[in-house]
Amino acid sequence: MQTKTSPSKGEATRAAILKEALTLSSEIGLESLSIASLAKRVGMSKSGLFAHFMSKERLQIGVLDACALHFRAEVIGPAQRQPRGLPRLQALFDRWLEWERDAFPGGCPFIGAASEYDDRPGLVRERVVHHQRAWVDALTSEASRAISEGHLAASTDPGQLVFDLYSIILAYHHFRRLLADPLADQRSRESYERLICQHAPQE
Amino acid sequence: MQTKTSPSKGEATRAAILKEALTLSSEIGLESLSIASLAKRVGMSKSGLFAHFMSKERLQIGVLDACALHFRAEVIGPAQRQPRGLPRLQALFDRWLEWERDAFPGGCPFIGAASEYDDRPGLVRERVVHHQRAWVDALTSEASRAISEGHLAASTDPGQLVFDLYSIILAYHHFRRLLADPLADQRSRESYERLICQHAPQE
DNA sequence: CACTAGAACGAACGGTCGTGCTAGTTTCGA
DNA sequence: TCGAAACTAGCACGACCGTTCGTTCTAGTG
Repeated sequence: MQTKTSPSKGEATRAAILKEALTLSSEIGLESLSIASLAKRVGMSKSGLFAHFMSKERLQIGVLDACALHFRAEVIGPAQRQPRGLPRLQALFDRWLEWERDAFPGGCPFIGAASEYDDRPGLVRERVVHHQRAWVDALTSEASRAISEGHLAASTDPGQLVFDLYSIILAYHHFRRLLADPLADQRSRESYERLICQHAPQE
Repeated sequence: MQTKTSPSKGEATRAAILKEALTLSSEIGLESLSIASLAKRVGMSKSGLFAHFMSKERLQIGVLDACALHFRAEVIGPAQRQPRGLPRLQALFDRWLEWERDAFPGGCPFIGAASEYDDRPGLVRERVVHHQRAWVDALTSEASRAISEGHLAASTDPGQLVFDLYSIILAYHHFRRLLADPLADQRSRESYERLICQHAPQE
């Protein structure tokens, strides 16, 4: 007998494939991810691996979805334990920065995919956009909550705040991964601190 | 007769190739840039084009150098006409943002290359890093000048300021190109305004 | 025991990649 | 104007790509 909690062998290997694919694509990008090299890493044949996805495009989409799932578990989930408003927003940002630093050897696959697919129409791009929008929306609604709770100034534009938060993460990625700047971490946190201070409610 | 101002035919076609390569690589990335497709766009044969560079790696480096040259002409050069310090720093940022928006159909190739090569060792990566560092250094020295001139508060950390400026550009790229956010432009400018205000010298 | 379905395999397809080699044409200084 | 150098095309190569196909192995069912 097989239940949803004890997945079939097929689902198990599919999960193993995706795990390796996440690592690999974080380093070389979703587009450069080749089925042959991935199969070698997983220790199975090209065709055996291929049968789990039926097309490269669907493999790429599978990677994105797995990444989003992982992101929810590592970033969004833990932050839910904080009270709504600024504390939760702060937890989301902290976890996000940690995620960017530790989750994958090549940095978050979504950031790579974002610039890889910003001019490449297709299902993969649409999936990237979908997940990114969901994340932006989640941040925005939490920022709005922080404002309505009075944790942040009423004059704060939540969309603008999310733009600024996002920009810190992107710069962190850029300075740390490309330029190997050892100060990237503290620079990001300082930017964050000043950003929040700036929107503190006037007493 | 041929002088440096009237380049030989070879240099002319090389320039034409690089121009097309810049456009193409801004859309699909430096790594996906293929010699065959580029040759077709330029209207010459694969091998004829290949002879100008002798390797794909050198073609990619040529593209990066051409891009940097163009950047200097479009961004750095015009800003030199502003007085040193904050006015010039402001001009650099303005031009930079315009560059990011208008210079290429797929956005600045350097931003794409940055995430494409952050985990791909080799000469191309080194060249990307070299140009990026030069640009960061240029911004930093201008920020320092703005501080020593008294245009910005003495407490300002120029490295931190450049980190923050860079983050705005990256977020602009992300929100505009991937998410097609029509507000990206004004969001960027607002972030910039607030950043500078924050570092205004106390009178 | 025979039968079935899922999973993985190896070989091969057509195509594209970057890269050499060779032969022909064009360019340009002497 | 002539000859050398620079330039370009054509062709072929080995490697790798995503994909398809038929086969084999395994586990579970009646």
